[in-house]
Amino acid sequence: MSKELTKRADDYSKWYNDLVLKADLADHSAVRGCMVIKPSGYAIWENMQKTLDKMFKDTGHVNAYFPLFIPKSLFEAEEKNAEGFAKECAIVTHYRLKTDPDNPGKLMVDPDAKLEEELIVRPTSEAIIWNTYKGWIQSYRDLPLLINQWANVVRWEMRTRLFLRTAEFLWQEGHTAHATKEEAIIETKQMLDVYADFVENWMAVPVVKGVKTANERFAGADDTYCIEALMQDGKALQAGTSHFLGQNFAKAFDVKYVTKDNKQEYVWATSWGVSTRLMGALIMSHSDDHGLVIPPKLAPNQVVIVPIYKGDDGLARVSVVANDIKKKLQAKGITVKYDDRDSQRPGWKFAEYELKGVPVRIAIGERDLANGTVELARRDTLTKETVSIEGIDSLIEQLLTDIQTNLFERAKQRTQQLTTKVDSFEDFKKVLDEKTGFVLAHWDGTPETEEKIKDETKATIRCIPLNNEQETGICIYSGKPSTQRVLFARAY
RNA sequence: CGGGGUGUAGCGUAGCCCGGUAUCGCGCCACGUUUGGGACGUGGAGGCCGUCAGUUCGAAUCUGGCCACCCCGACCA
Repeated sequence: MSKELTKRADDYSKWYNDLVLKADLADHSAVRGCMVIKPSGYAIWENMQKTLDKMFKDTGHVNAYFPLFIPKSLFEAEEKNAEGFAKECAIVTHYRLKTDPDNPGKLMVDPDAKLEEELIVRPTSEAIIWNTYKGWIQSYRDLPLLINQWANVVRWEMRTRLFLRTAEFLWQEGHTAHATKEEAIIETKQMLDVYADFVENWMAVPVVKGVKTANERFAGADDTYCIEALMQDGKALQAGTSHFLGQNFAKAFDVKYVTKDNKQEYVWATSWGVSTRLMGALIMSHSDDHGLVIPPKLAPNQVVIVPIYKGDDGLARVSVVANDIKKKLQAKGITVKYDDRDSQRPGWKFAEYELKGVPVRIAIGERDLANGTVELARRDTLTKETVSIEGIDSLIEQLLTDIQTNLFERAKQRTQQLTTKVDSFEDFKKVLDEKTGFVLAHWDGTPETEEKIKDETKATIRCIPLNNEQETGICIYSGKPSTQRVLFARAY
């Protein structure tokens, strides 16, 4: 198989696609817009899940599972939510097939098996969950209700891209219910912090935390908080969202609780989610023209050992040392693969593990056996050095930490370098076209202006950063007064 | 969903204008030599040419429908 990757500079989008396919992360499937996540890709997703799941549990949440199907009558209960997702829903209308009398061997939908009520394949689960919560919540003693589910959802997108936008995708969605508005807002922000912590400290992708404008808000939310990351090509990617849902769903599904002083009150809600889109963010943030670069904390294999030898005896001699190193590293909790396959040569393996993004590679040959050394190569910098076997476990433990830090710092510098303040619409357009990246500019706060800027430049307000610096200025588009800069970018 | 492009072995391709069942490279299998950055030799296997229909004695090649993918829009996590 040709492993030639398209260069980022030649065609970034083609590079991304090539990389996903060639690093064996995912593949297109027989279903339009739906991908097959292959073992190499799924292993990274599993590591993400494992880490996030622990973070959710550490903040008091528990997992549950709700149905894939939502009866249409429930789906439409919260009007804004229903309206927002209506255009991209898959709908089940029948429950049976039959053999087609006109086409032997073919099946047809049995017209007699039409459902009384259509079922919507969930694009998000607020409706079915809030309908369920109604039966679970009676008293303030039942609150807060802190539930997460790992699930698949379907959004019938016009145009799809592996991981970034697929018709079916995997995600987690947290759905919580609270007695007070304040508590729900604290929860919303807490989960945003959890996401930011995960994306920055595990994925090594720096993010801007902020709040969405009304235009960009989740359908059915009072406020949508988000984390926005900048990819290598200067386009923004929404990496996670946390919604304060107010009492919208409580009212739509009539979920009330009795307070201590025996009054009926609607509960306050949040929902929050991250999806397999994070895989896209991970890939686009760190990878290079040689292939994938996986941050050590999420790498299914943190270290690979490649033996270099002549003949069976040679392999046996190298293997003694390699297995010893493997054991020492495993004792430190490091995941190690010793690739002693005789079917591929060392050079082939080097290239292969670079393509697959393994953070650290150790090569051991005769020369090393004589000197008590190994060759150590790091994926992030593509540098190699010869080091003593003595104390290699501690050295690699430190190296993995260094790589993790380096990847984050590198991405952070890039993001800072690609963040520009502008004060005129001319500069705004110029920066978007020539420099790309985040653009901080004054905005008059109206949806109309936001919409016009989007129409003319394809840039959207990614968020109003949290703890945003307040400064007086004038809107770059309308010239009206403004109190702060907001974060614009062209986005995925 | 609109505009443009592509579809030939696992991957990348030649052939298509001027109809006669297919070229080359990589990969794959066997054996041997090799092994410190994608090895080499010899032999071999693998294709109803995206799919369905039409024209024709005969279709990868001509015509039409459909499907998938890529690029640009609209929509979106």
